[in-house]
Amino acid sequence: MRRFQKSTIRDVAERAGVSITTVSHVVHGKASACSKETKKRVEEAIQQLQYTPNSLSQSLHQKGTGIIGVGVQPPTNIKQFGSAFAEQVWLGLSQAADYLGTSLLQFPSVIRDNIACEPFLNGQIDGLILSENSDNTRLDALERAGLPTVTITRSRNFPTSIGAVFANEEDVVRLALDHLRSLGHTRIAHVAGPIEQKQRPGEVLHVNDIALWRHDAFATSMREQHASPPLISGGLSWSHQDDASTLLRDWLSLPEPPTALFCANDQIAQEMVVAARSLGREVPKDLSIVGVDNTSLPDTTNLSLTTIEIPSFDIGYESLFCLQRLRSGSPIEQCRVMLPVTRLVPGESTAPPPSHKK
Amino acid sequence: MRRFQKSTIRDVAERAGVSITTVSHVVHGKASACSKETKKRVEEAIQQLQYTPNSLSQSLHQKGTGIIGVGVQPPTNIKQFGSAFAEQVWLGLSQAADYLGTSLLQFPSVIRDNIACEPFLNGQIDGLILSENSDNTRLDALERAGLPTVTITRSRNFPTSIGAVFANEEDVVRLALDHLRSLGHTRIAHVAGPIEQKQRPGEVLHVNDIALWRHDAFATSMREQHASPPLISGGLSWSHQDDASTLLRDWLSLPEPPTALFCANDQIAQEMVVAARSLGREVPKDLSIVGVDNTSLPDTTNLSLTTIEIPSFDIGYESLFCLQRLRSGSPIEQCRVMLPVTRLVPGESTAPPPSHKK
DNA sequence: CCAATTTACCAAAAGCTTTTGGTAAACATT
DNA sequence: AATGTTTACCAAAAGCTTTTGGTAAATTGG
Repeated sequence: MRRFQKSTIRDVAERAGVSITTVSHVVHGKASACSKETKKRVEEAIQQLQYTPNSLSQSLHQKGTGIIGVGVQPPTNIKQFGSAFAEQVWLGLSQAADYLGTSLLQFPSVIRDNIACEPFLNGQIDGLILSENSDNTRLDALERAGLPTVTITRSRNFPTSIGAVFANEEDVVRLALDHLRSLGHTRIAHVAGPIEQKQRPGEVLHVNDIALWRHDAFATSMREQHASPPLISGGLSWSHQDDASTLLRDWLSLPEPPTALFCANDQIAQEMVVAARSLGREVPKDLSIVGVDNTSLPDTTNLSLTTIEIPSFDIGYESLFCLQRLRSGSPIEQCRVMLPVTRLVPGESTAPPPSHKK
Repeated sequence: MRRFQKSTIRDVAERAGVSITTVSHVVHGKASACSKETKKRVEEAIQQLQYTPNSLSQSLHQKGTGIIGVGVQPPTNIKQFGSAFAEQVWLGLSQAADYLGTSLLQFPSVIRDNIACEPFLNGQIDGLILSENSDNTRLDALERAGLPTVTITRSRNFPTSIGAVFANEEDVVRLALDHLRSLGHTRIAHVAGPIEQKQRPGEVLHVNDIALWRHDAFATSMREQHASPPLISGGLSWSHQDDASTLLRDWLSLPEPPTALFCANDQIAQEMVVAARSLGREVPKDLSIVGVDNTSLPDTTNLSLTTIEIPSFDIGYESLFCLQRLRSGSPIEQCRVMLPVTRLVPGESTAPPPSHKK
């Protein structure tokens, strides 16, 4: 198949018998310096040659491509089932992009994972939206590179000129604990995400800001309630099967075992359900379990989870506006958006504690 | 905020005291003509200035950006609930892109809808994947523009040098009819999508190739079975509430009314469920209904639909490989992929016909 | 020691556009 | 008629890179 040779502005100029400048003027409607006569000739030539300006050249000249890079981890490793979080974020982003008339560029993971080290991006994009799993080293590099960046890291710490959109994790904890307490639970444990720098061989484990924030909020809340035992919490890796039942066995053999678990995400929650069953406990009769995310995970437990819904769509949607503000030079505080979390999705995994007499 | 001035290859050259050419050589590892001494100096300068080549310029020169444009209609108008089809396609695309190391560019609808008329795209993208709702005029224009294009129009007719990935609609019809017949149905009606050029004021209605194909396959199958009444079929708009009950009332008042409906998509199917109920019929007791798409639509009917699952993930996945072949000049037949449809998702909307005695 | 080759590097063109700073002619003003 | 102002257009620079076709010096071979 013969590769079609695009016609350039020069071809048009030649055909119309005018200069390149004039063609450019006609194309961009700078009619000021152009007779009707000439204009018509140029337009005809454009028509005949099917000329359209090369946008690469245009962007090169006028700085800015109208494209925003998106480094949100797409759900690539599971076939039919992606992360509902990423999907909702993407939906929000799409909608905002549609509204603002920007294009969205999604990188393959090869590039995404090196995004700071070697920004191919250079010039290609006007800004970047990056998801949670980008560590601060990377963000620092991006800041130095001068690329306006907004993270949706759902976290609190980031370099000074980087924007951020995240959920209020105190809301999350409050919703979960209020729900459990209103059912009558007092001994509530928290299964956290990776909050310690513990590392198994061959596995890199980041301390996760959100995990830490949730953990802290949980600890504070439990202290305020003078709950006894004050708090239990295990720094479980963000998801790792075999830990679950070991941890749970230890907890359940305590003199005053917890009657409810607040888990850092739905996946951990599901694992705990499995673990509880393997230890002969019934959920929710013997043990109530709350997750976070409202990820519609493939259901391995046959039990709908009580969970806290993170406003992932809104995070995606807001982040683009946030980036817009950042690019237009708004003060950085206006580029940090904390979204309230308001929705607890009731499920079948929570009930009053076993000892609770009505 | 001071806009950071990117350093250029010229800056590096100056700093290292060499020519631009040499810097370019070092950057691209053409070590042939370069002493270790110089190389080190250049590398230091690059390091100090945080230089990275401007990819716009690079692409301008070497033709090809490694970016594929995606004109799949994203689910923009419904907040939390997009079209599951588009989402799955997007997932498939993402995964293929990841595998191939290409980036994906998603346009806002302003651009997407004019994509052929005025291809901004010129140079910006190496190829295009376009979803169903692009008419042939547009495809013709793209073909003329020489942009390698693959449609996932799920259809049969397209310009000669355009690739396509689509589902086998005969499979779809066969699955649906086999299911209904095995339940005992013989009088089956088909509620088609827009197969006639009928148009209400203010509404543009395209004749839809898929709708037509399904319709034809249905007609053929019914004729083969010598079904009486031979076939009934209404050219309903691809989704329009008020038509549904009018149509159904007409059909049910026939001397031999249909006992099952095969609907062109899940949305139509849902409307038919509503219509049936409003006419005092129970689904599936009095009337069985089959949809197509396995769209997880917001459930307005409180009834899980029996439906045919279109392999939307695979359509997305395959389309990128298809485009790859198209770009590398493979014969066009190899850029036309028809995917088999194998999965009927059982639901609560089908049952044996009322007259059927066991 | 001279010629031939290799090495190390560079200037300039090519790639396509937009913008700046013009010129030459036509027209208006006094 | 001389000066000023538009009008209609253009050449060249700028934007950043890669590649081509060199040159000058260093090295090798006879």
